[in-house]
Amino acid sequence: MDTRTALLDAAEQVGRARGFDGFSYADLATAVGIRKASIHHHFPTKGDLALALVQRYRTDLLERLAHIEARYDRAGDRLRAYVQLYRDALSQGEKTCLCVVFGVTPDSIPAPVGLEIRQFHAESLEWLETLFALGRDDLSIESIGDPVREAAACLAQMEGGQLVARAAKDVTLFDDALSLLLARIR
Amino acid sequence: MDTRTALLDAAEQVGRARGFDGFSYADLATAVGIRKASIHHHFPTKGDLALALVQRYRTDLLERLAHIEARYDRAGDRLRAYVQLYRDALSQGEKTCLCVVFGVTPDSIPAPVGLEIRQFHAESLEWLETLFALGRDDLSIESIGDPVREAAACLAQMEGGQLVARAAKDVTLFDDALSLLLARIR
DNA sequence: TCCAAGCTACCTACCATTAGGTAGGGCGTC
DNA sequence: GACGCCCTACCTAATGGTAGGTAGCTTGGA
Repeated sequence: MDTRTALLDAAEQVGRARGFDGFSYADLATAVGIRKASIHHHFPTKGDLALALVQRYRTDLLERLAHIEARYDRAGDRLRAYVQLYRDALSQGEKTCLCVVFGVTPDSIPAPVGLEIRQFHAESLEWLETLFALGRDDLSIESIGDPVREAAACLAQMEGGQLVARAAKDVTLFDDALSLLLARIR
Repeated sequence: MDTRTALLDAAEQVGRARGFDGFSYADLATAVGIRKASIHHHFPTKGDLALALVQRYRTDLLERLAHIEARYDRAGDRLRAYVQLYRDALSQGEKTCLCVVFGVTPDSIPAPVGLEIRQFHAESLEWLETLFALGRDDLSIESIGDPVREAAACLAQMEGGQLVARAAKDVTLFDDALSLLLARIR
């Protein structure tokens, strides 16, 4: 098994649970089974690791979004799948989206990582815009306003829903926050 | 000037900007102008400090909510004031609500602090529920669904809007996320 | 075909710095 | 004289990171 990948996996788990300042190379070392110093061979600094982490996360999301588009034609179905993506990421309230937990404290993370997170948000917004534009045409989502604002509201609701659910470690709070949006699907 | 209050003020500033793991007693010492060890006289542990911080934050919010209720009779006006509260808290994208930044990483904060944050969310939801219930009666907000779900969606939108805006250090992202909600006010 | 050079992946040992926290003393004010 | 408030001096553990070395490939050339 690829050590580099194992390190990224471990970092993603603990990073999404405790934030950038919440895990150390020592944590990853014990998780993966190599010595602390050896991690520097794969990722010279913690910033390098975080950057690789967010980049992988972003690429992975784009793939999932493409997969949703390929599988569902109607905007309503795509929205439902998108919400489910965020719900699954919560894993029973034990983690949040990596870009949520890293995004709250942009002053605590290296600048390139922050850039990558903004990119993540921009891409998400773009994808949601086209989704709502489609929904207005195929009538699969009720009473759609301006797609740009609709996308911004949707993303905020998604990340905010994760936040409240994570604080309480209770997924049903996420469901509550998203139920009205999902109810608009025809 | 009260040193204890000065410490709480300093901790709130840096805590809201960098999270619980993002500031140290050394930071507060230089900010307030006393020695690091002296802080322990006021707050024996960092957990004690964080608890006092969130408690003060929560009490302060309750006062502000009461103030809004006293000042505005219509639900729409109250909602506008509530959104403005969160917008102001962003301070040009340099900080977020304390309970947002502490709430994302419940595993990194002492348990009593987490409890306090859940309380904060519960009170916010309760207040919003009565707001939306009122809005359904006085018709000052358009097309209101179930007040409980409406409140959950609103809180998520608020905190998520802060999050996205904070990550990009750009308040207009908050405005985008909230514009559709505000547009429903009659 | 052999062998040296170089690379990958890991190790031990160590570094300076910082973390939160403690012990005990000084000093001014009720 | 007790107490509130702050100090110096110190502690242990942990932080991210470095130095230097080693075992085991792989590669290139005579």
